[in-house]
Amino acid sequence: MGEKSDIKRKFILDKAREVFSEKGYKNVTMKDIVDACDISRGGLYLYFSSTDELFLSVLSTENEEDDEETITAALTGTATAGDMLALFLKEQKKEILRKKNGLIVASYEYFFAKKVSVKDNPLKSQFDTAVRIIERLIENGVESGEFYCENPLGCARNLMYVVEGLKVTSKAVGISEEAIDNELMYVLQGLVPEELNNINNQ
Amino acid sequence: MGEKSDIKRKFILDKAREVFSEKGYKNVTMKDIVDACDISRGGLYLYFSSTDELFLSVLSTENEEDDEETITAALTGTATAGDMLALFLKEQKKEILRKKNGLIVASYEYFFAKKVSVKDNPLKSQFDTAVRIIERLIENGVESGEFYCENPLGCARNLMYVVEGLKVTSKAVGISEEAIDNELMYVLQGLVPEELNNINNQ
Amino acid sequence: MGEKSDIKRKFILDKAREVFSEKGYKNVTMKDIVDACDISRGGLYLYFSSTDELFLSVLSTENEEDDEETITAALTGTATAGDMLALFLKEQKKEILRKKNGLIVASYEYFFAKKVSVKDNPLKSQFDTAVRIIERLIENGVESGEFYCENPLGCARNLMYVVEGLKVTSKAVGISEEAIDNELMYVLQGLVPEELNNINNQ
Amino acid sequence: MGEKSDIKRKFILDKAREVFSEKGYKNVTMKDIVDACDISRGGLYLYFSSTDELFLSVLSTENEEDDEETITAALTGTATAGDMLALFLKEQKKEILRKKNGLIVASYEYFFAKKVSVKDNPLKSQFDTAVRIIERLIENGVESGEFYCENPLGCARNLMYVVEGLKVTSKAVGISEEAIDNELMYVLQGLVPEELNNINNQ
DNA sequence: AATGAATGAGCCTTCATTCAT
DNA sequence: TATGAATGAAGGCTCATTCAT
Repeated sequence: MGEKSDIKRKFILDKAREVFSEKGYKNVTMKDIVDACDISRGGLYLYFSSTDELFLSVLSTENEEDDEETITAALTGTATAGDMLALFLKEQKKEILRKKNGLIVASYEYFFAKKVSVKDNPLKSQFDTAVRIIERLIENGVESGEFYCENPLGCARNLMYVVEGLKVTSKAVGISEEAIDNELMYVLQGLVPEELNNINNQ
Repeated sequence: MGEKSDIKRKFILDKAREVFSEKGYKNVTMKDIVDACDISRGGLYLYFSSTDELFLSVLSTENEEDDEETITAALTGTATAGDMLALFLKEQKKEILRKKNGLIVASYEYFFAKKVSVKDNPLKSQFDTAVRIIERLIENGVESGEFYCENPLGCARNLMYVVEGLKVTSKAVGISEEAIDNELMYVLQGLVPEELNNINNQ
Repeated sequence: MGEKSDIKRKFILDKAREVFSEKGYKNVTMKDIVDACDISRGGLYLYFSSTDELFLSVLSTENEEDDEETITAALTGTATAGDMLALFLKEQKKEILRKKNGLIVASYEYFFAKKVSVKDNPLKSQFDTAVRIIERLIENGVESGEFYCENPLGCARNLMYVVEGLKVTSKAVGISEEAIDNELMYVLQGLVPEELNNINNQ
Repeated sequence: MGEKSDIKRKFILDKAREVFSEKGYKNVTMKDIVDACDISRGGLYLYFSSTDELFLSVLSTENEEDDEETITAALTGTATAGDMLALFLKEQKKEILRKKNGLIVASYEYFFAKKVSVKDNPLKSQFDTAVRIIERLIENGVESGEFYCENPLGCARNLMYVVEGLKVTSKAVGISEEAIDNELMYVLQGLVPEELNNINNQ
């Protein structure tokens, strides 16, 4: 497979991500992908031999682009820790509210079913990465006097579990934008009691 | 359906709950249920007209027994708010660690896929019920001086989102008992900074 | 599966035998069987889970009925060895000429492809049984003065290899009735030079 | 097609023969051929327009080389009829025992399924050719006093049916070298009772 | 009430053949 | 000539649900 195939491969991955975003993991069939890509049944198998392989490929291309990029970019700026945390939470909120689920639902469905070794589990590494970033953010904020926090790691973890809880809850039962704001603000207030962060404006 | 049918209905629900607990939702076939119950395929349909209905029925009988029972029992006792909250968290921890997934995985699998109106979503009502209980608990604790909390509802919600986050994370990527303890303690400490609750002993 | 299922099982086996007879082994699909039986795809799988299993089942029911029965019946009669051998060859001729192949073609196709241990190979055991019967027949004929043969076993084997050769050749390239007669007579003449057996009348 | 194409055509036929020899007919896919030839899928179709044509071409080139070559060479030599017949049988034995099936299995698989007109059937012409050669051989032998045979054509046919029977039996159920020797010797003894031909040494 | 055989829609997968380059 | 990506028909298999008994 040469250059041309690479383009098509990417094309399929893109379409597949859309499909997985819309329908989760278990409900996606090869036919769904095939229809979305408008290619033949057999054609798809030239690139991916199962939904499994396809999904994992989607997941791994996903990582390279999204979170890290945005966030790390922000971290290297000159913004204050508070601004950055607010930015991070705004991103999370955006993902939580996104109509097309992103891959949250599909990922959970997938990793509920397959038992993947912890170190190969992208959900896990994404989570851990996020925790580390937030931890550093909080530490910076504490140093600069913006935040008050005795246990930055614990606090970062707590924040991420809340975000995770919000994500899955919102996907499974729906959640209003207001409720998300309330929740995220609650968490922020724990860090900076005297200041009400505004994360309303999407 | 007479009395006898009711017994059988309950029997099926019990067996089905076991199956869903073990295998999630999508991986369960009617054969699994039928085998577990040792009844005929057709027989099952006399009591439940579809997989969906069966699963939803399992979910709603769930409520009646587990949480409410335990917790409400505790609430009517003479225990302190702190004790009760600790008890609640202990129960949650037990469920998080439970080898058989409980219905968490199956529930999320189900509600990820089906778009159920919010008010009919048992996950939602379970969540809300739990929030209300905890809110009351915290209010009680604040009144009695055990807790310090300016926003009991927010705090209760926060706690529940953390618990939800822990639940799904643990099912999807695995989580150590220690990590759960750390997290739950962190939350408790937010309420009662001077007192370290012991929720270690299962 | 009770009594009723047994009937259906037999019914399927019968239809399947017809199909295998007509189309050989490799060209038979589950759909062919399903169509021949006028049952549903899934229905067939209740009884047989692959063409393989189905074919072997057909083969084993086959044995119980056909050759042995006819031949052994003849052997217990009062006919002379010559008559009996002629009868046997007439049967073989009938099978060679049969429009619907019987299972010869399917069997060879099957056992060409699958390497079955010699002792489990029904082709082998059928062949050996036939050799034994003919050997005895020849011995009887020699005793009674009808035949002349120094090596009955070798002669029996020779006869069977010729028959086998005729069978497959006829199925693969077609063969005229006359050619079969010529060939079988040639073999007989080796045993009874002075007498021309008549195996023409089908 | 120029000279170069002819070379490539032969090359493909050679490789294809190997593949068909190893795997029979039905189990061979275009990919197998294409891989063996290390050419492109499309490239193959420049030379052969279908699997069928390819296979039939393999079969017909077969003839040109193998048997005829060896045998005709022998026939033009100064060897005795007995030597030549022994040589022929030795060749047959070699083919029967060959690990790679030769094209026997593939041929039968093919002609069992496709109904080819008798005169276009290469199996048929191969068979007939062999019969004619052997017939002449026997006649020569009879003339020279080596053989005794009243019906050379019948005898030749008989021999070929035995050989055919041995071939298919050996491919379908396996057969020992000893058994082949026994059988072939039995046939020879019919021609030359007083002389034991040695066809043991491969 | 209860059974379990039967249905058929739907998913997965392979492969001979074509065709744009 | 040569390539190999693409097609789509065809076969395999499973499972929720129905229905005659």
